[in-house]
Amino acid sequence: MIIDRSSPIPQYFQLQTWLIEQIEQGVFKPSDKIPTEEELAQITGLARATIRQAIQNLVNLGYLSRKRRLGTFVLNREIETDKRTIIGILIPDIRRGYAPELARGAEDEAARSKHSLILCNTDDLFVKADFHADRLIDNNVGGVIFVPTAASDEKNRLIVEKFIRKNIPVVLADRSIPDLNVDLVTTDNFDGAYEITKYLILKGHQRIAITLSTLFSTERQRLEGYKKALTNYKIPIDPTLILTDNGPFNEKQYLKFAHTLLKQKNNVTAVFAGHDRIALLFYSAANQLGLSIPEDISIVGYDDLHFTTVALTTMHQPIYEMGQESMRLIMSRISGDIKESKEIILKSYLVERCSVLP
Amino acid sequence: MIIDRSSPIPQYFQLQTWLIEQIEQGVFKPSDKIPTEEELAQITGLARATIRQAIQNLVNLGYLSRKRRLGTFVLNREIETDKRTIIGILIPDIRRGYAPELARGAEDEAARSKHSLILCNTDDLFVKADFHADRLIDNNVGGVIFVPTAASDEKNRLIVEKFIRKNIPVVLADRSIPDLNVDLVTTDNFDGAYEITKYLILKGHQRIAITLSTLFSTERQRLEGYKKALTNYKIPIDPTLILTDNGPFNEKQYLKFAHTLLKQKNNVTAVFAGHDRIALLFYSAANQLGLSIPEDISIVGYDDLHFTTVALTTMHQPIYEMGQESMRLIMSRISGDIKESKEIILKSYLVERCSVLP
DNA sequence: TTTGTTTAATTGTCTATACAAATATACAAA
DNA sequence: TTTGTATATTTGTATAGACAATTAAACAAA
Repeated sequence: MIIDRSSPIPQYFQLQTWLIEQIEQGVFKPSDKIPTEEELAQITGLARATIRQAIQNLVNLGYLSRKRRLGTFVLNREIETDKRTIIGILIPDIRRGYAPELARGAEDEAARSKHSLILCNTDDLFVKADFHADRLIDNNVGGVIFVPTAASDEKNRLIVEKFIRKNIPVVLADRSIPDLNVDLVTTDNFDGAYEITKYLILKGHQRIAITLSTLFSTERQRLEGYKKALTNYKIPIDPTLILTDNGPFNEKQYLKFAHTLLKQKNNVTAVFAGHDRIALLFYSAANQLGLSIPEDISIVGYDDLHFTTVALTTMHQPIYEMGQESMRLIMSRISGDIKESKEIILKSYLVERCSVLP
Repeated sequence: MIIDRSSPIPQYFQLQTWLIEQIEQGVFKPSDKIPTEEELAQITGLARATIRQAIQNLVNLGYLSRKRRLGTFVLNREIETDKRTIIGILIPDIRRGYAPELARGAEDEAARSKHSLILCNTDDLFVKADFHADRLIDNNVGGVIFVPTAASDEKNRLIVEKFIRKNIPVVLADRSIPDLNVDLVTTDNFDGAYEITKYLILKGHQRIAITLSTLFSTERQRLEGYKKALTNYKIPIDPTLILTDNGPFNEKQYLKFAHTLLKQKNNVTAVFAGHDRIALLFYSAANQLGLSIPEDISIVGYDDLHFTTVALTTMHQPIYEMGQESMRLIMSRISGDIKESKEIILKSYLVERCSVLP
């Protein structure tokens, strides 16, 4: 029985629902002709006008198309997926650190296939990321590249889930979020940190300080790499040489660390700065204290932001490529080419300049 | 007579057209109640079912809304303009110079009113700008912020006209294009250059070199400001102290200029670098030649990109604000608040650091 | 004062019927 | 072969009338 006449649901609506069901279950396939109004009137026992009302609604909704003399036909329902050519990118701040490089890599790759990139600055704050997430969803983006914020893992997970609920694929860039089955593009921070620490050790340094934030997965991995290298080379890990902050990057905090380290020295001959922007602060601090790098102290960074005024030895991260790979991944996910979640780990390499003395 | 019964145009359609006319001419205003179906049947002489057909179509088209017992009401027809919330920004390279700051200002301002920003890198090339322009038009952007490329004025004009033809408002940021009646947000480069040159003169410098590109309107204006200051202070303009390039920014070229200037000195005591990135190259060059700034030579820049490693005296350009103002301007143009084209000239100010000695 | 009931106005749903318009198809005429 | 004509089929437009559902507003009861 197609129509329940005792139901309070309008009969034209019941018919409409039934027709949609038939279409979605493939009983009526795209370009099939459905029964004529007269036939449907016979089948359902409704008046032709009622049949027409149901059918007209489905025409308005894009399910059907009618042709005089010929009948009513099922349309291809693939109008939904047409304009999803916009990708969102959620980065901390387009002015700072590696964000410009990452954005450029992503944008170049997007442009190659005529996709567009919407820029969102989170300032590493959950609230801003959340705000932008809603905006991107409103804009009907096809996918999102997300650099997790400095908020808790739970909160970052919330952001990701917001997209996933709307069927918008997400790729995490640089930083990971535990227990989340989602694509990730990053570099091998453990390995990179191991290598650069090893480099300092082989240059003869024994008292190597490190300063970074424990807030981000990337920097935590670097700390582990540092420890592993020391252990492997049988150098005791001295907790007083590990200066960690547990907040987002804060110039004042690290400048203080730098001053502390450079003043009381404590036999430290080299510093592993958690990333280049920290390293740069060591140059400022050294400058203020009348010390010079590398003569008075050696320093290495991480990232390889191209500073033209200082010759920092650092671990080059392929940030541009990270942007590219993230975009490629998001696009193959949009096109449905891949199903399982994927991790792309890019290789970093050491760039030897003039901030380390034996 | 509302309905012409002899016309081949369906009567429900005639009624529909008439109703739309009444609404658009303001006879029925938003939230007004239109006559009831029964009344319309009386007025037009049509059957109620025919009236209903016309009205139902207008409901589907978003002109009307119906409430049982209450009647049928005119809706606000502002649904068309709601989706044009995406703005494009065409900048040279998000990784370089003031681009990140400009993009951030624009993005923050866009986010305030829930607009989104699509990022496009032109690398100062016409072809890339043109490619992105087509893409932005495809994406149905509501407006565009455009930093003209290093191509000819004609070519930049072509880009702008491409948007204008599609009724997409354009705001030029930073650089202007002659003979084009379009919004512009920039800073007073002539005035800024005059001020910073005056500053050098008042510090006692007489032999002041300048090096910049003549390709961009901004830098040309700076050159004029420089000349004007010299003239006003009765210092002869020495063409050998004016090193200009007529191409886009090219590190090698300017590094060569820097070397030339620093080596043969020629009594030059101060250099006005066309912008901060050029100034930075002077630091590199000085470093390589074993000279120090400001002891051996004074230098000033233009832009105030915040370099943490050098203490450059420079002219601060309100780039962030330029991004903000550009976005505000584009939004008021989208909403149709303003008609005539508008120029917003922001003020720069001198930031005195330690790169100039008396 | 609050809550429930009635009433009247208006849109919502539905039936039955008729003729108009478009057009694929077959067939006839030039 | 081409062109015109008739025919059948199906959707498109239109009418008249009936009853259902919703709800603002007035009124009644607790």
